[in-house]
Amino acid sequence: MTITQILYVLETARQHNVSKAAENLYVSQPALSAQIKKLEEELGCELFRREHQGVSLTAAGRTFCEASKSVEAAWKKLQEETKYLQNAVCRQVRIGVGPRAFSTGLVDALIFFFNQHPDTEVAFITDSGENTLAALEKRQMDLAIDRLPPAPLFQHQERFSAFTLLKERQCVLLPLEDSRSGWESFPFQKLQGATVVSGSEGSLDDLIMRENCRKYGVQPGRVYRADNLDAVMSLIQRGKGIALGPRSFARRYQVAAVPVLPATEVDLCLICLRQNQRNSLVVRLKRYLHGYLSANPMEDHQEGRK
Amino acid sequence: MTITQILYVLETARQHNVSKAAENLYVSQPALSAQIKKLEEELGCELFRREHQGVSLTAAGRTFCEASKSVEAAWKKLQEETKYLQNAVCRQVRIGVGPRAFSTGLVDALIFFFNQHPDTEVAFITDSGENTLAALEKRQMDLAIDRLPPAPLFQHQERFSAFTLLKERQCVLLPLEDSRSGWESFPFQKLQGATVVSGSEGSLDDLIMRENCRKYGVQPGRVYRADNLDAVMSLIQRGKGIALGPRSFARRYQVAAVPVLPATEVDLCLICLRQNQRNSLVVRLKRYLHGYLSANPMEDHQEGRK
DNA sequence: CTATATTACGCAAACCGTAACGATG
DNA sequence: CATCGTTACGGTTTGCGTAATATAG
Repeated sequence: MTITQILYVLETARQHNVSKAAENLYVSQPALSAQIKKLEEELGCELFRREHQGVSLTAAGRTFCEASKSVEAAWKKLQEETKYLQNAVCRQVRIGVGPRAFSTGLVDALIFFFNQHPDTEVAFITDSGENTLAALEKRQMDLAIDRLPPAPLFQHQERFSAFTLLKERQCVLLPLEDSRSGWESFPFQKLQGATVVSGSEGSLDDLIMRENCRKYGVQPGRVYRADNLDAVMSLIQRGKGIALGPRSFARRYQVAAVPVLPATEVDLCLICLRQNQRNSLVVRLKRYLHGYLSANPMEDHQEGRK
Repeated sequence: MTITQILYVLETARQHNVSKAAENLYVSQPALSAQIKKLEEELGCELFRREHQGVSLTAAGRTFCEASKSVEAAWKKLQEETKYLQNAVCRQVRIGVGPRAFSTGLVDALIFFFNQHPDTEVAFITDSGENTLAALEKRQMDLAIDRLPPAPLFQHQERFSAFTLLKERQCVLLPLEDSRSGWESFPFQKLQGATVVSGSEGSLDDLIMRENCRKYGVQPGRVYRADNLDAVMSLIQRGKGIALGPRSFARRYQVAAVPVLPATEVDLCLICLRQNQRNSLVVRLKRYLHGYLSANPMEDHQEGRK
């Protein structure tokens, strides 16, 4: 018998419906069924009667629920009380949201989620400085929804927990009227000598651009830098240069996006300190977003999520 | 945060000593340390101050313990209440103890264990009929300490949980004055034409004897059968025949034991229905016996437990 | 055909035990 | 060196999600 099983059974009993309960508990429906079944086997009796429009408690089930309610209450009370002890992800959650969180619509999902958790204060942080991970380590934020740095730049990997929400093809972003915007794909070598717009020196954007150029032996022409994504996109719109970025930026900023070759993908992740990865709010949010993305797939992402 | 962690922390707090608490909780000391550490990381603060003659609660630790006591209480109450729901391993535990449980001294360990659990009624069942597993399935007993049938005879393996306590070399049991009692080992073929004593027809003992004879192409001479181990051993003592059995029978019944060749081992196991394997009493008993055997190794078994 | 629950399977994380290590009196 | 706690490592189990499978309205 575990706490999880108790909470699962009580929620299922309240809903009279396994699927509905699974949704509320942010687990898949078979996972919930499995836990119920396991507990029933341990107890040696059925807790629920399986009916065709849901489930209902048996006599033993009613007895069990009655007896376990006090555990649930004590458990929830403990969770409340230890919130004050915990150093992060408390009543107040600070969430770093990179530009991709907006362009992919994931902030909408966040809003949906927190509407269901009205007692949690939420602060979105869009300016995480150059480094989201550093901000997490410095406890300036509790969670982040952002791109994951590629492996060589991802130091101290073991200190973080990153859960991939979706993958985006890396694209070249161009003015809509640029003739190349009709291309099927954009070989990286064609950036040779091109005017490029990138983030400020040392930013993740910049590092990735440099890394790619080094890897493919490409030497861009002029490089314009800006510390602000709006400014970068604005330059592209005006035809002052081109940049690397996800397709989702194209929709948001009215530019064209052509997938680069060789094909590369960037993970958009829910990131937190490893020590917070089992925090109940984090787990719930993770599962919620996971379910949200299954229900609302985005064209660009489907292909990426195999 | 899990219930296990809460119970671990509370016990550690009561003992001011991780090793002592681990002993009481029937887990290894590093496992307990690991759970404490994990919880501390989740909470983001230390619960214990590590001192050199033990540990003591920090302020946060005291707060946590205070808050979690109600969960512990509710949990224990639920355990009590669901005992009445459970079909096995309740207040009254019925334990099948095969002859090996006596000859190896494991019943002594059982007695030690249940002396520490005075609120649990214990019934030992020595007569499990021919088939311990059937008795478990029929709910005639809750647990058994017995030899495990060899694989081909062990049907419905997935319905049972068997935890190996120790392994015993299979021996040939002879009268003390028999000249062969000085042999280093007893090749199975030498049983050709010998007078053999075995259990009643269809018993596990008998099946195993037959299986071995078939396997090695041996045809014993006369076969005496008895439905009772005392009777079997009595016949051996009087030189009326020889039998297969573990060395531990030799000490108990004043006969000689010579390991058979090819060497075979028999597992002495704690067996229960799979659905009861996570029952807290079963888990505790398992861990206790495991610890007991580590502390009190028996000559014959050491070699067997690699 | 939809809604509901179960079964089958693969994978990642958790948990435990052993053994080796570290620190202190 | 004896006691007490932590780190490192391997093996087993658990828990979850996906996909495929019943079963009734």
